[in-house]
Amino acid sequence: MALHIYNTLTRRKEPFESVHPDRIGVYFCGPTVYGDAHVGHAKAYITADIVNRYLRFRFPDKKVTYVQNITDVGHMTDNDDVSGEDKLEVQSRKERKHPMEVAEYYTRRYFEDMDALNITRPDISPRATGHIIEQIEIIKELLTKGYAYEVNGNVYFDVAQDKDYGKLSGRKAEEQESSGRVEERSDKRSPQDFALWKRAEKGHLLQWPSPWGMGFPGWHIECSAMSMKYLGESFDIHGAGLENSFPHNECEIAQSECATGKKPFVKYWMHNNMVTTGGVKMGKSLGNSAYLRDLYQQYDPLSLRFTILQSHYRSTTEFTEEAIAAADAGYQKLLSSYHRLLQASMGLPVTGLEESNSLVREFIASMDDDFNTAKAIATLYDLSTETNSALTQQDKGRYATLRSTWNVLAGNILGILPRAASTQSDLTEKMDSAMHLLIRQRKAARDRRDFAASDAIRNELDAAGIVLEDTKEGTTWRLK
RNA sequence: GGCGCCGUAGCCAAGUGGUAAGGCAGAGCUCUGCAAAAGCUCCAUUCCCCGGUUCAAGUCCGGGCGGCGCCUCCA
Repeated sequence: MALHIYNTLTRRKEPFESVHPDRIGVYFCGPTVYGDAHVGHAKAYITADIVNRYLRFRFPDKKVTYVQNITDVGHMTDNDDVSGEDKLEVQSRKERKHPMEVAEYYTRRYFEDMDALNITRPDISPRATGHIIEQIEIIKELLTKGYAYEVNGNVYFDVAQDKDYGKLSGRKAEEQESSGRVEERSDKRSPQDFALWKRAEKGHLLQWPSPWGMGFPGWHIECSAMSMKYLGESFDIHGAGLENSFPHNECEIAQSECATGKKPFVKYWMHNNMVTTGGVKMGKSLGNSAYLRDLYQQYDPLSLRFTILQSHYRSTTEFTEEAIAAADAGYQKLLSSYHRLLQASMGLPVTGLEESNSLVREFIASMDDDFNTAKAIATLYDLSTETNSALTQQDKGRYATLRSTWNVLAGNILGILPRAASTQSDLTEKMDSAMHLLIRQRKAARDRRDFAASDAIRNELDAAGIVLEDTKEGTTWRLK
């Protein structure tokens, strides 16, 4: 069995073979930093995180480089032509800050929000504004090769020159309806052409000198410039939200392949589906989207991560209170099993992953099948059952292996184990001995049948967030 | 209008043509001073509907019905 990835380009699952023998390049379209991250960002970047974590696990000998851009030059609120406003500039006016200040502010908050979800940071987080030169170079190349034309300080990609245009989305330019809006005073030769460089109107805060005058880059060109700069002209995986496949990713392919003459620009295209509520897409423009920061007030971020992983990345995720609560209940059950094991196995040596174990094999087979996290999580419940029964039978010989299974599958690959708990810190050990003092006090009370006293200890600890549980082998404690 | 996706139990959800994973909720039992946890058992003769292909279809094909996404910024 080999890792298979569903490739949007071919609309099939294909076995993964890296472009280069010793390295893998992964790029996901990053956020435009003019507002806080919402649930949709969570699904997209958890998907990216799973891809990266799993590739690193599956191909330990290959260097995986993960690049995710930060879009800090605004795109238009309207269409990409004369009308419309730069989103970052709109926000900067609202907040009375320079656009770069706005970008910086939301970039930091973005990383905080992603950190909470236990998303490993990209190896490189290139800023669009830091790569204006690279973008201009590609545009110059496209002009030289006749794939682009300049009109009044604007440069457009000439879609008619690229026979491959449409290969990702299956769209043919002639069949597109002109979106209902009137193309007012367009300089374009054809409505399908898209902007590579735009002339800046006076007062536009973000603008740079170029061979075509003062201006700023078009929407799509940044991703081509930054991905190829760090991953090469032909790399392995490019991901994005489904809604970006057209026009954004389609245009990326066109401009990249025409500029370099190398095909394919990207070998595997991955697109994650949306988060819905009541069956309808959650989106910024629809006003039904939830900011992660607000959600964190109510839910454990890792529990949200778990909720998202319980559906496949190419399926929609139904995000309602009921769905989150149900997922959370199951998640807490897994965690409790893991925590009990951690306590019982304190001090035992770390062992490797037992790769022959049928459960481990099943987990890997699920992940190999286009990152089927929902199916993989099902095997975690088997692991939980196995762990619980080892614990009840005091089968200590199994503890170390079980613990490393949890750490690798649930921890390293799925990233759903709390960080603090995955290492046996000094603090935990000290707390453990303090807890045993209280547990002994309570046992003494119970032995003399003073239940008022014993219940008081349990209740007060419970109020402090510590749960005591009486089992056959004695009383155990865990954090709520 | 064009491109594409989906419809599986009360809810979330996986499903490679071979006889419906998993979780939540619900019911019962064991253990227990009580509680919690854990364990065991039960919980879709059926996968929106109708045809077809096949020894065999939730899975393939055709036609309906219903929902959704993209074609404007959006993860």
